[in-house]
Amino acid sequence: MRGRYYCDRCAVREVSLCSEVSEAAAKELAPIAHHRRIPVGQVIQSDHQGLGWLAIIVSGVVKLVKAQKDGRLQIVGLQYPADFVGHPYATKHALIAEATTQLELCCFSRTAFENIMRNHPSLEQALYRRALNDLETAREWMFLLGRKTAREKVASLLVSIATRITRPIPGVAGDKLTLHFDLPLSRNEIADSLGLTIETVSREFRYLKTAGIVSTSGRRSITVSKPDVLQALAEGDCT
Amino acid sequence: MRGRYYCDRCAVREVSLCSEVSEAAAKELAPIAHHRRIPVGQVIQSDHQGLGWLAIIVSGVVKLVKAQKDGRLQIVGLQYPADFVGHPYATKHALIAEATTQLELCCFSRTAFENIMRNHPSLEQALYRRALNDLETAREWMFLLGRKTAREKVASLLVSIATRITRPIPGVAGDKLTLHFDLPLSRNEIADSLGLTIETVSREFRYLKTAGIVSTSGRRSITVSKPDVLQALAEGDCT
DNA sequence: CGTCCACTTGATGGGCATCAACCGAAGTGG
DNA sequence: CCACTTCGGTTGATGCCCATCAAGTGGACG
Repeated sequence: MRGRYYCDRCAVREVSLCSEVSEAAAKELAPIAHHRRIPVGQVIQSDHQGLGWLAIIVSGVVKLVKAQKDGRLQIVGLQYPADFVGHPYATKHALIAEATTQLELCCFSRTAFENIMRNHPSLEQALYRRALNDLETAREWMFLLGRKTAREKVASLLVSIATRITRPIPGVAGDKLTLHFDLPLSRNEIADSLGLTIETVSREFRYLKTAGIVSTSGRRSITVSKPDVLQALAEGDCT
Repeated sequence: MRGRYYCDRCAVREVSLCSEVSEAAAKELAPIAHHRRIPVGQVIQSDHQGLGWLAIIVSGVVKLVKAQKDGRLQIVGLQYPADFVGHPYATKHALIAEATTQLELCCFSRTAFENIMRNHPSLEQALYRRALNDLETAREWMFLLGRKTAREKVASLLVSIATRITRPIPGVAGDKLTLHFDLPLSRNEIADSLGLTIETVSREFRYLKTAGIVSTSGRRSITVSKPDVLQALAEGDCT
């Protein structure tokens, strides 16, 4: 489950935090990094759990969930490979972080990490920029939740996921023509991301399929055959 | 409209950024601060406008609006006195920032401010913490937009505003018993904050009034006579 | 082959949007 | 000084989108 992390084999080295900090900071981070594998569905941070460490996602997807006592849920963030999980300085988590897929994490002890931060402003700055990005993403999502229809919501989520994790279909020229990827979320998680019910999500998937915009196979695999139309739907061009 | 800013008369000195940075940093910030008055409704940042400076709000309220070409709006943030407006390092604004009330700002030239940041990690850290707070607030709001009913939304907004700008009613003992304040938002702005229409907002106000939870006078002035009930409504205790 | 579970599909209803009329306060101009 | 306009807000009537409730489907797995 745990072990030393070998940066030279790191899959996200060029896009993660590590590529944004000074060489000196990176050299200090490397020896305190630990590799960790997490199974689907495991909660990695909640309330007062998981406060002892911070992590960079190497592979997999993490959902950040806000819950109310009465059982209502809202997913308020999705973190993808190269994203950072956990906040330095935080003394408690207001959110639940849970693995929606199998995960590989590059973990740091919080105290060791914060010590390095103190000596390396470039690390703090990189985290600050990431926080601003997360804020921008959150506000984009607020617009979606407050002002978009169910159809636009589902289309938007698919576009958003696709831009983060799509791999071009082998043998097909041009990345824009057809996209294929595995959904990192269940229908329930999609509903909780969009402020909808699973039934509505299901119906919108049906619409997208009958309209020939996407096709699915199995529960997770999805192919977007008309990315431009999907994009237009996401922005409300009601054609 | 503009002039030197005198920190020793500053109304938010003890709660703003300035109180969170090193003394050395504060001493460098003071001479570059400029005072500025902004009338209601003025846009202070949008797209490529207002990129030249950053500000601390001394008095008044700023709304951050996300807009789509088709005219749909969503308010994605409210900034109150002592809050910071603008992001260092940003090269463009994804949002429109607009004065919902008359404003007093303490403004800094972006370049001068960023220079000071480079030499004072405490300043960068203070901004980072504020960004994390904003992120937390945004995610709280995402739950509201995605999962709360109109009634809960309106109650939540009133609670949120009250906790930021309420002044205890003179002559009444205990702050919890009755709260009084002026709404910094029009009905339209309230609707745009909550992902509702003005009509629905108006109806929910009516409900709150007939239930004896709040009373209003004029368009902006509001008195919360049962803060505990309002709080319960905000969290969905459907009594 | 039976059970389970995630998902789908259908029927119905409610919450909120939409459309429309009205109201009152604050100008505006003759 | 008073009709007229304007504008933000309220109130009412109607309808639609999406939630809710309920039943069905199909793949995975023992």
